[in-house]
Amino acid sequence: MTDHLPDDRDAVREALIAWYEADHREFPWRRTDDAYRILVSEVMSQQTQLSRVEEAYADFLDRWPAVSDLASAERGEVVSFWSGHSLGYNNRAKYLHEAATQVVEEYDGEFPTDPDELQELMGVGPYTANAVASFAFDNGDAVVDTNVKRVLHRAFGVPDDDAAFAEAASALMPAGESRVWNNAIMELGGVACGQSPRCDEAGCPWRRWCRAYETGDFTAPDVPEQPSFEGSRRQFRGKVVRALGNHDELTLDELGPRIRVDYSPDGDGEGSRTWLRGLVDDLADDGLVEVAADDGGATRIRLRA
DNA sequence: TTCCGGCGGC
DNA sequence: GCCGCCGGAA
Repeated sequence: MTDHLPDDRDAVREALIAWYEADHREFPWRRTDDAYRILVSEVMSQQTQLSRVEEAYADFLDRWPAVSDLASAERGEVVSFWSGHSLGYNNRAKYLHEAATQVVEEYDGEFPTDPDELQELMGVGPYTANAVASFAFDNGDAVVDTNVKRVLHRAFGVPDDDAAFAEAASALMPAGESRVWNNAIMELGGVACGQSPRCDEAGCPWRRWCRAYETGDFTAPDVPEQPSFEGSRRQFRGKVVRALGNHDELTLDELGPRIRVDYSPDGDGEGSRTWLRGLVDDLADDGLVEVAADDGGATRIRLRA
């Protein structure tokens, strides 16, 4: 059932890891292998944008630097810290405190290293257990979250099915390298292959294998079929210019999917070829782009020199 | 009785 | 993403 993956899996693996190691966002929790710290970051990340998490994470660890500190805190203190930092869902603070107590009382202060045991901790389900095992102990399996699903679906056509995603993700991960691998593939989903893809801008390492990059079909499980009022015309004009900056020349139908994920040549409404043509014509009138040859969908557009 | 999948609340 | 609850299956 791993027939979606390319033949040369090692090349795919190496390309991603090299891309990640060359450059990636530096989060404080990526610079530690302390299971307690990893757990705190994971619990916080499940509900808040990463930018807000950074501050709360630092303050939290400042106040309770080790799992034993958290375990001996009053539950009320932890909960009020949580709301004080607008982290929402106060139950999570309760669970985190309870998990710390479990580690101290049932595991003698040492986090278990296996995902199955980690799952015994309050508030820790399959996802979080695997994340902690990976990032703290390099002892996990492939993470499957919405980022990973989106990437696998687009790049290799893995069907929108939980079992298929789990199997493909696991088959692709280099054995015993869950720490770097999970960081890398989630970085890919966050930086290059988000809901609106940035393949060229982010230098996606998988372009040569990527089915979506080839076909222009960037649909994904978490991408709404018809995005609500997402972009202004002005925003789309910017995207056209940026896309043309990365390719000498594009046809309307090659350009479309790079501008908006719901592009479809048909019809004449928002996101249609007609709509895109109007956008391009305006840019041409402004002297920003030029129409190299006019041939319907194969109309070729380039940046004006 | 226990286990599992689905669903809603947090 | 996790928990808790529910109904149906074993």
